[in-house]
Amino acid sequence: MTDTAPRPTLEAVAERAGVSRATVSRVVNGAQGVRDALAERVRRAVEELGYVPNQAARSLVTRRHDAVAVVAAEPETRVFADPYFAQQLRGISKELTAHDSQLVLLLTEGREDHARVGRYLAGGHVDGALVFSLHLDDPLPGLVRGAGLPTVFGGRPGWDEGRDDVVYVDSDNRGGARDAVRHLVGLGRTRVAHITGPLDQTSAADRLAGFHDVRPDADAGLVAGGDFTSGGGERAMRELLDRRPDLDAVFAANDLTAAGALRVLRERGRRVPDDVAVVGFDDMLPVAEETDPPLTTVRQDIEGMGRLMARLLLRGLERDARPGRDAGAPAEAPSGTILPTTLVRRASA
Amino acid sequence: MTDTAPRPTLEAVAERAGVSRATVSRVVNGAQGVRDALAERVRRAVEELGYVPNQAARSLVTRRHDAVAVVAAEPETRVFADPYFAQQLRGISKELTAHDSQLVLLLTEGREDHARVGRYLAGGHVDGALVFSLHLDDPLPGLVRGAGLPTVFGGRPGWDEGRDDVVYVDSDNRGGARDAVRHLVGLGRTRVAHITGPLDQTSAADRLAGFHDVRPDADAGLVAGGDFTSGGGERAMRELLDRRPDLDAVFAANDLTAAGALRVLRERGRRVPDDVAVVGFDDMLPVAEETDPPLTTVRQDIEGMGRLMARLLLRGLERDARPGRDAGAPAEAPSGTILPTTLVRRASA
DNA sequence: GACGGTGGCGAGAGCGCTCTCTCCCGTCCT
DNA sequence: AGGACGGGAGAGAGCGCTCTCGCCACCGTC
Repeated sequence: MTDTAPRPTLEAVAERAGVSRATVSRVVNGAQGVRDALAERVRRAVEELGYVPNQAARSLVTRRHDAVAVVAAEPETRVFADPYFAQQLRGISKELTAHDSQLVLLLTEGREDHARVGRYLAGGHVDGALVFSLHLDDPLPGLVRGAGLPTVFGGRPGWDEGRDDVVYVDSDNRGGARDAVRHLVGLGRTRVAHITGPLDQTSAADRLAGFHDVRPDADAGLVAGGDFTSGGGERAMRELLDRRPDLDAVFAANDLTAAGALRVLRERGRRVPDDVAVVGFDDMLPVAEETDPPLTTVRQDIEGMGRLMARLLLRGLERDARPGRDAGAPAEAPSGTILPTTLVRRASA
Repeated sequence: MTDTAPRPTLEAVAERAGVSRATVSRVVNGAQGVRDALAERVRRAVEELGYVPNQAARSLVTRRHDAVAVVAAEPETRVFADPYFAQQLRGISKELTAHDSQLVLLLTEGREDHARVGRYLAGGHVDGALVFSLHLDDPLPGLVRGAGLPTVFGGRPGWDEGRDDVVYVDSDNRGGARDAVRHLVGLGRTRVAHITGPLDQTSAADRLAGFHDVRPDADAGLVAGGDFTSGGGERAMRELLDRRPDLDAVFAANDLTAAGALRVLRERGRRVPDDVAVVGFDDMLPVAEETDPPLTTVRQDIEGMGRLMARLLLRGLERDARPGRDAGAPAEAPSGTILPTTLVRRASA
C-alpha cells in the first residue's frame, strides 16, 4: 500500500483550478494580490487533490529549510543521565513548532561524529543550529562557527569569554548558588561545605564561583570535587566528613550529588537538617522530591531555556532574511541571556 | 560573517576538474565507471572548493531524503517523565547515523498538533517514520498509515491486534512480568499483589496479563490501579494494605510505582523484603538503585529497542528502494519484534 | 583490416517549485 | 472619450542535482 500514488504537484493544482502555477504558488504561500474568487478556487483544488508542497523543490529555490539543527554531545554530558536535556528539547520543540520549523536532532558520540556534524551543518540543510556545549574544550562550537550558521548555544560556552557575537542562554548558576549558600548561612550555619560538579563544565564552575561569592574565605577543606553523579556525591561527602567532621551544611552542585551526600550523612548518623543542612541544584524530579528528607534545591526553568534558545535563533533568522543579507550570528539580542533560578524549600535545609 | 559566500555547486567542481557535471556526480556518489585518474582530479577539486552536495536539489530528483521522522506524543506519555524515551532516541540516533540518515524529531502536544504532523509526514520530507504510540486510542498511527509512509512502531500498538503488516518493537512486558511474579513466588510468597500502570497503555496491560499468567486465581483485592508515578504507587499501596493487610509481596508495574510503594511500606512499618518483597519494572536509573532498599526489578534493553526500530525501518527502506517499487510497510521482518527482559536482583526481593 | 562490442564520458532533459518580468484589462483622470 | 496608471495573472527562467541516452574511442574477433 502507499507511496506508489504520485503526489500531486503545483502544476496539477493549477490545471484543476484553471490558473497558472504562479497563482497557485501565491495562494499556497499566502501572498497578496489574488482575487478572492480565484483564491477560493485554488484552495478547493488543493483540498481536493490533497496537495502538499514539495519542500525539497521549495528549498532549492528559496534556500530556506524551515528546519533547525539541535546538536548535542551525547555521552560525555549528563544530557541523557537525567531528564534535563529532554526538557530543553521540549521547550525547543514547542517554540519551533509555533514557527513551523522542524527539529533535526544531531547526537554526537565522539570525535568521529564531529566531522559528520560539521559536514551536515555546512551542507546547508538547516537554517540555524542550537548547540549544547557544556565542556570547556568542546570542538563543537568551533565546527559550528566554521559552518557559518546562525547559532545559539545552550549553557555558557567556556571559551572566548569576552566575545559578544556569541549568543547563548543559560540559567543563573552563579546567582542560584549564591542563593543556596545564603540560605544555609541564614539558617545560622557557619561551616558550609560545597561538593562541586565536574569543573570543566561552566555550570559547575559557575556554581562554585557562586559559593565563593558568599564564602570568600571558605577553608579549602570545605570544598570537595564531585561529578554530578550520586556516586560522586557519596565519595565527596565521605571526604568532607573525614576532613571536617564539624561541618553543618552542604551545598551540592546538583541534586544527584545531594542524594549521594544524603545517603552518606544518614549512614554516618548525621541528622538532616538538624545536624547538617543540605541544598541541591536543578530540582530534578523525581529525585529531589524522593530523597529522604526531600531536598531543598535551586530550581531552574529548563524548558524555558529551550524555548528561549529557539526564540533567539528564530528571531535572528527572521532578521537575516530581511534586508541587508549579511547573516551571521543572531545579534541584537542580548548575547548572553541568563535565566533566573528560584530556591525551592523542602525538608533538607 | 558567514553564509554570504555562495556555496560551490557541482557545476563549479566540474569546471575546475575539467569534466562534465555527470562525472562529478558519479564520483561524489561513489559510482563505478570513472577512470581513477579522472576520479582523483574530481576529488581534488571537491576538496579545494569545499564542495558539499545540496541535499534539496538531490532530494528533488531522487525522492530520497536520508531522513527519518521520530514521532512521539509528548505530554501524555511518560516519555519525558523518565529517561526512557531519551535512551530510545539514543539507540535510534546511533543506528541512523550509521546509515547516514538524519533524525527529525516531531513532538506532539495535543490534538492540534496531529494535523501538523500528518501534513509533515504526507509532505514527503522523510523516508520513513518511527512512531511511539503507547495509548490505545492514539490517533497517531492512523495518521501515519494515511501518510503512506514506511513505519515502525515503538511499543505494541493497542489497535488492530491481528494485523501483520504492522511492524513494531517492544520489550517482553508480559514475559518480564511473569519472571517478576515467579521470582516472588519462588521466594515463598503466597499473597502477591500487583500495582498496575495506566491500563490504556499496552505495556501496562501486558504486565498485568503477565501477572495473571502466573497467578490466574489471584484475588481481585490484590490488584490495585496505579499510573506509573510514585504518587500513584503510594496511593495504590495504601489501598492494598487496607484491603489485604496480609499481603507479603508486591509486583509494581514500574520502578517509580515501586518507589512510592516502598515509601508507604516503610511508613506503615513493614520491613522490605522481610515482611513484604517488592519487584519493580524498567530498571530505571538512578531511581531503582537509590530506593531503600535498592529495587529488584525487570530490566529492558531500551536503547536496543531504539536501535532495532531504526534498523527495521532502514532495512524496509532499502528493500523498497530496489526492485518492484511497491513500498509500504517494511514487511519480511517479523512484524512484531519482542525484546527479552532480565530480572535484576537487588535487595527488595 | 573491417566489424561488432564495450566501457568511459558528456549532453541534456527534467525534478517541483519560486519569482521576476511582462502583459492585459479595468479604472481613474482630464 | 482617450490616455496614463495600477493591480492581477501568466510565461518562463532558473535553483542544483541525477540519470538516461548517445557518442566516441578502444578492444577483441574472424
